[in-house]
Amino acid sequence: MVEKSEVDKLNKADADKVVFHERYPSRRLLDLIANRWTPIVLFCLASGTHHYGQMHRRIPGISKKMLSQVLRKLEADGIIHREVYRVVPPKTEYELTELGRKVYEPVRTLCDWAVENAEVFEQIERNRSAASASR
Amino acid sequence: MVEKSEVDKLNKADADKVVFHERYPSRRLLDLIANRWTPIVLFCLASGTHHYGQMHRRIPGISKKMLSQVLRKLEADGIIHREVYRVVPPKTEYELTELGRKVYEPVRTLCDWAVENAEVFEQIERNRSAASASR
DNA sequence: GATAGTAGTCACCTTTTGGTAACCTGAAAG
DNA sequence: CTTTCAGGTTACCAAAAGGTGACTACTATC
Repeated sequence: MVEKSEVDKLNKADADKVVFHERYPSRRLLDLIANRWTPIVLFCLASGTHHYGQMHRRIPGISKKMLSQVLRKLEADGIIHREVYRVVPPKTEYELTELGRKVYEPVRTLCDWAVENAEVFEQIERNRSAASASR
Repeated sequence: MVEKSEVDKLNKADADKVVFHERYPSRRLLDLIANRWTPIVLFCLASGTHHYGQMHRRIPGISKKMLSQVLRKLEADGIIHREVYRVVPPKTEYELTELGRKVYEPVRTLCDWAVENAEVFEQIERNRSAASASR
């Protein structure tokens, strides 16, 4: 039996609030991490400090623009720290702050669940094909 | 001390794969649930079978179009079951399938984490204001 | 004959997100 | 004098996501 979650303990109206409303925690977390590159960047930095170019090479398919954009946003949120060394050629280091390591927790949990339950996605893919075939 | 996660146990190259690559579990999970309405719809149905109109009233701000769209997609994925009663006025019931209840797990986990760590978002908000003020 | 109720669809529009390619800095190496 | 390096920025574009309002069908009730 699965243990009762915090959210399930709430009454219906309160549960709706924390999940449905823009300003409540669940939506905020999703607004934060639910996009193409943020979880990947967090994951990358969770394994240690990186330079810009290192990340750009490690993350396949990311454009320089998106990498900058995501890094700047995370910096403004206080999730990563950016250290610029004024040398030539320039050097910049990025690392997770303490807050960043905190935010990384649910990302890692999500990844773990996905890896452990990979068969779920196989099933979904089969269902999807079956549905589109019978349309 | 936080226990070591499945993902962290992998070597760097394998870890990169499961997170960075389109076809690997973590990205698939995000592609599935990381959008404006899917987690909310799952959460709503997790509390029991609903009619279309019930959901439309319970979820503030959702348009009929988006509700239909999300429901149809989840149905095609085999995450929810749609039962139409050909009566007048029409009646349609939606409920999570077993696969759906499985997929709801990480959503609930995410919500739980967010509720338990609400102060993280307060901190982020403060950082963000401070950053935009000093620009 | 008008109105209400449920469960939608359709055409159209706006916003958000993401991608491409060119350009910049400044010193050093060929 | 041109190229190289790191670490970006900028202008421009395309696609996806999401929202709006009108409209449908069918029956029952006012």
